[in-house]
Amino acid sequence: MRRRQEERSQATRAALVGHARRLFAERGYAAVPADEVVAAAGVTRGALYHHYGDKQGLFRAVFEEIEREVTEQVAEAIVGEDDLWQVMLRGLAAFLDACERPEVVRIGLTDAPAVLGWQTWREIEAEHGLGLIIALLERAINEGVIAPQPVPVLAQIVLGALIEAALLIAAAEDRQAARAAAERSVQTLVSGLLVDSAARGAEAPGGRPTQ
Amino acid sequence: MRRRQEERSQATRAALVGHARRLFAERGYAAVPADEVVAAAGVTRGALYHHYGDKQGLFRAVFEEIEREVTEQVAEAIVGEDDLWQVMLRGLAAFLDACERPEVVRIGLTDAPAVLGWQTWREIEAEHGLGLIIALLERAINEGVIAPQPVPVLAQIVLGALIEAALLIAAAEDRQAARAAAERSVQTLVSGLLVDSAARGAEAPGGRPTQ
DNA sequence: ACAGAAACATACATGCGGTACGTATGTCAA
DNA sequence: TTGACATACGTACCGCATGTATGTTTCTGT
Repeated sequence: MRRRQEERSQATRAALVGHARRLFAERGYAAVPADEVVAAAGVTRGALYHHYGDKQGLFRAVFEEIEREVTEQVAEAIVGEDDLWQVMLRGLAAFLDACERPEVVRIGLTDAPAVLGWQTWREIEAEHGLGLIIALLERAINEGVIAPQPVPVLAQIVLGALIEAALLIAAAEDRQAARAAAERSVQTLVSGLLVDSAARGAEAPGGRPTQ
Repeated sequence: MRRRQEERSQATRAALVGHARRLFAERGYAAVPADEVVAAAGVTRGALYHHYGDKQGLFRAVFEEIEREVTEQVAEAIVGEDDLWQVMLRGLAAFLDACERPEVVRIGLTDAPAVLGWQTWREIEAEHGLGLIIALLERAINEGVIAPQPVPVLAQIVLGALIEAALLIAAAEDRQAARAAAERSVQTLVSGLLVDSAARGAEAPGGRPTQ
């Protein structure tokens, strides 16, 4: 029974990931020396390279943690809702809520694709946020709400729109206004996918922009 | 009249940007030492830091050159076309064509936001591709083709979708198939913005997906 | 022709990432 | 319990890359 050593490792990893997350979010991956992370975590470089192989490995762990959190936040927001359009509205809002945290924007949206490479980023994303969107779209097609089409492709493109919306909001001077406008724009865009957008608009009063 | 010196500088800058462009495209900004760029360009670090201040400055120059090329390519493809929906279709196709070149994908779409920071990236983008999209959408609103709404926000989100589509194509095994599917998805998404999508679909036979 | 500036080249300082190696502690089997 | 081994680090060092400071040469205006 190896219990104490396991806990020790976990504690070290948690400290490394936690402080790395904060520092990467504040100044970006490239601008934070590994020395600073390990110093903040109260360990040395040895611990980092033992657990994560290299600096990029640590970043990946941080990214995956953030991905899990965001996806869970979105999943919680849509659970129990039957109406697909409402699910989409709530999911969108929850995602933009999650992206209010600067760490999510800087680490998850800005740095991750460049640091890990787009391919790797996409693979990880497919198991979290992208996977959620794919599931949603497939369900929508099955219910006949949107027209049949290659789901993974559409999902990726929609994710791109979502990410850009979140980045736009994060960089805006007036976050409130930007959030309202961006959320509305995404709603407009996605509502165009519905086979009978007008009907949906009636079902969800105020939910779908009609102006 | 300073003519010879001007030409000399221009030649040096062209060599630096040219080789940097190739190397950055092949292995990414972070993985290419400045030494390698200046060696390929047949100069020394002195020339680089004289003209561009730092390595990031050189990258910025490369990025702006690529942006100009892509935007010009798209602009050429849509000039002379009156029908707005056709303009969008052609612009989309031209953009995806431009993104077939790996340098555009790696430098312009993957590295640039992380290297320059999203804010700076966005400012540069606003004077090129994003600016083009904004102009298009404003014209569309003026003509009553799409509903009035905050254009810069919508443009940015659409750009995000376009970029993700291009990245998806670039990373796909079967580029042909991915290109067809992605282009179609973006068409579907954007066509949802039109106030009377059905009418547009009739005007442009085969152009707008109706399945 | 000469003063100054621009366009580089060279040398150096600094800092960061990765690796090799040492060490202490935990783990399991006999 | 004890010896063999694995795990989890700490330490020291190397190579490399960036940026800067300082020369040196080539132009350019007067």
